[in-house]
Amino acid sequence: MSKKTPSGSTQAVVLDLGAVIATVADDDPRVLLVNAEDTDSRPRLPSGPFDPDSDRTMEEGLRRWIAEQTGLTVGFVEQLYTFGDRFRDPDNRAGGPRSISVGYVALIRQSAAKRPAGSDWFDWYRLFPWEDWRHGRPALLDEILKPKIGSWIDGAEDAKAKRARRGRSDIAFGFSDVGWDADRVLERYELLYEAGLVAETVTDGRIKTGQGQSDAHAWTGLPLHQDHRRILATALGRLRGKIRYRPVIFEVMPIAFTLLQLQRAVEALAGAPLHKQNFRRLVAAEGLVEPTGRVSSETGGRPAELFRFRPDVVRERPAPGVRMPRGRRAK
Amino acid sequence: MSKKTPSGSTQAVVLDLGAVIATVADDDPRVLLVNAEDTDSRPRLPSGPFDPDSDRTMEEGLRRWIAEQTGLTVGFVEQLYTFGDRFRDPDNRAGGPRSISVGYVALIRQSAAKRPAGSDWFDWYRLFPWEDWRHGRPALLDEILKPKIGSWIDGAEDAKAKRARRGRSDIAFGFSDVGWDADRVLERYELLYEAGLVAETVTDGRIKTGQGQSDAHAWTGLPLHQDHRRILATALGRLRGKIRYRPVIFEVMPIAFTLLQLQRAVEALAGAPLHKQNFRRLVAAEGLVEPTGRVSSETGGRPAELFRFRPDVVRERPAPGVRMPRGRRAK
DNA sequence: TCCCCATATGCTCAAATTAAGTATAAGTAT
DNA sequence: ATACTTATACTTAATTTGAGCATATGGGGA
Repeated sequence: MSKKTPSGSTQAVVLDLGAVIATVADDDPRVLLVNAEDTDSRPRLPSGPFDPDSDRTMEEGLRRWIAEQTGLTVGFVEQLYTFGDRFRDPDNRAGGPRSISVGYVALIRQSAAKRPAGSDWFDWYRLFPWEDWRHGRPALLDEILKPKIGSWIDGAEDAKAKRARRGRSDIAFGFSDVGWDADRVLERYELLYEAGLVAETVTDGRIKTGQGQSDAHAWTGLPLHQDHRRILATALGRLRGKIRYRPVIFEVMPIAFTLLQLQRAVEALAGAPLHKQNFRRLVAAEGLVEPTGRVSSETGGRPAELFRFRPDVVRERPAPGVRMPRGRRAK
Repeated sequence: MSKKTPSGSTQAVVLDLGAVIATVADDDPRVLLVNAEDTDSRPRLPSGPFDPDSDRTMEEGLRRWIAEQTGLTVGFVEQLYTFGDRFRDPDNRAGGPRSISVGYVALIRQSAAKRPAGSDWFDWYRLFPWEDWRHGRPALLDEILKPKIGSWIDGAEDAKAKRARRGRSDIAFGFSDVGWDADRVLERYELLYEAGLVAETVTDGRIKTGQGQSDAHAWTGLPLHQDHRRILATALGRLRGKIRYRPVIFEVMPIAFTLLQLQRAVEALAGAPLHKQNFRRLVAAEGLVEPTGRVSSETGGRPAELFRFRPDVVRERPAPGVRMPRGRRAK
């Protein structure tokens, strides 16, 4: 075995820090994207350099360039994943330095989420329409994706490969007896990518040429630059998992909020409807919130009490978060 | 906002792939460490270069060098975290290229886990003695760590800082009403590090000079090279979380095993004892295993039936894994 | 003013899950 | 044979969950 960490000759890698900056606004999940420069290009995730000379840690560097580039001050920040596949940048097919991106998720309150010049807050589900089950199972799934995935399965080399593909899609999309697992966002995106069902596939050369997929993003969502949609899928899956056992949802809430607002925010990220009375019982029982004493009459009906996050909860419960039924109502 | 991904001038970064290669042997969790070269140095995690020219993906590169360096073929591999703090390499204090390490966890079955030359399989809990609750709450916690953490709390600047420290240690170690949360391995290690209670702290210059801490690893575990113990803490926390909802435990099991062996393996990673009858009911109910028909008489008592993993479970349940009480018996 | 509507909030109840026993079976060692 | 070890089946009470019903409290219009 090698004795020293291979400190190697300088490698041909370029490292940057990518950010999925997310919030919830008007009961919908939003993500900050840098607008396409022209009609041929696509929106992209904001990203910035990592400067080893001035940034003590990568997270510090990330916060620095987010502030510089967008003027935003983000709260919660968590490292997501480091993306380094060769073809993540389709232009960089042969030679050239490998582009490595350390991806982060950052959360910000709607009130602090101004719109930086050149960027926009996009509805997350415009990028992943099949992930939004808040109003029931998306029609898109059965009407379009399921048959297309079916063809992909049938297109496999042999019976074994076919079985493997079927297994994968059953798991990812819950087509057989498994229910829908909201957390498997990445698996679903990856399957669609491999099956040539997302617009990116064309660019990336997996599909030769126009198969009449120009309407692709009508059903597979808005295509993004490079592998940025994959990064977003990773982020959404991670967030969905995380709200269940850490109180991260409050990072996107205003300081005072009604329980229904809180529920809508959770539903927005989770992509699933929740039972109102039980939700209320749950956050009360977990001790996640405390009343402020004030009420909000903006709803039309009976005024709702305003609550605030109760930070002490993390000192009382091992894994405080918004418990949710996992893929139960799914079918 | 910048229009192009800052493809920047070549940065002074060196990237390598680090691996936490783990297994369970003799009912204890093990991790592969490269032996110290001399008495002054410390064991280290194996790591290898990332070669953008030959490795299509980082995971591929990882598997390649693991095979080359150790002769091992690992099964399950998952990216953990990318470590890039300035002082992760204490020798690299000023200038010089920043050392960035993309950390992975890899699991391997005991049967495949030969001992590579120059390396050894270490008991994970030699490195984190306070994490092993299989035989009850570790005495070390109350006898040594709690008072020392207490002094650290008292040593805070002002009342506010003191409260913050107390809050953190309550959460991490479950000192107040919160129970022990087995998953918070990293938080605990980080607190001990900041409190100057692990041997690494001395080297890293946070503590001026010998405070009679030469016996440190009697109570804080075997110190490792650079920030490798932090990487291990990250890995252990991640694995503990993961076994609960993905069947990763079977990656370290032999093909056929008894239910008690399986339970011991889970306990080894989880660091907590489990109720035998319930464990058995649970794996049966989840459909995680199926009988092989054979029995094992190696236990001394009644021969146990041999089971094998039932891969179909992932097609049937949304999140198949070994459910466990979370910090319930903790106190 | 009073009724209707909308939302908020409190409460009930059955089903499912969980934690923790007790009892029994089937081997090995002495 | 007897003691001892481990395996496995079954019971029970407590807790958690999913879902619905009932009541409260505001605004707006007849």
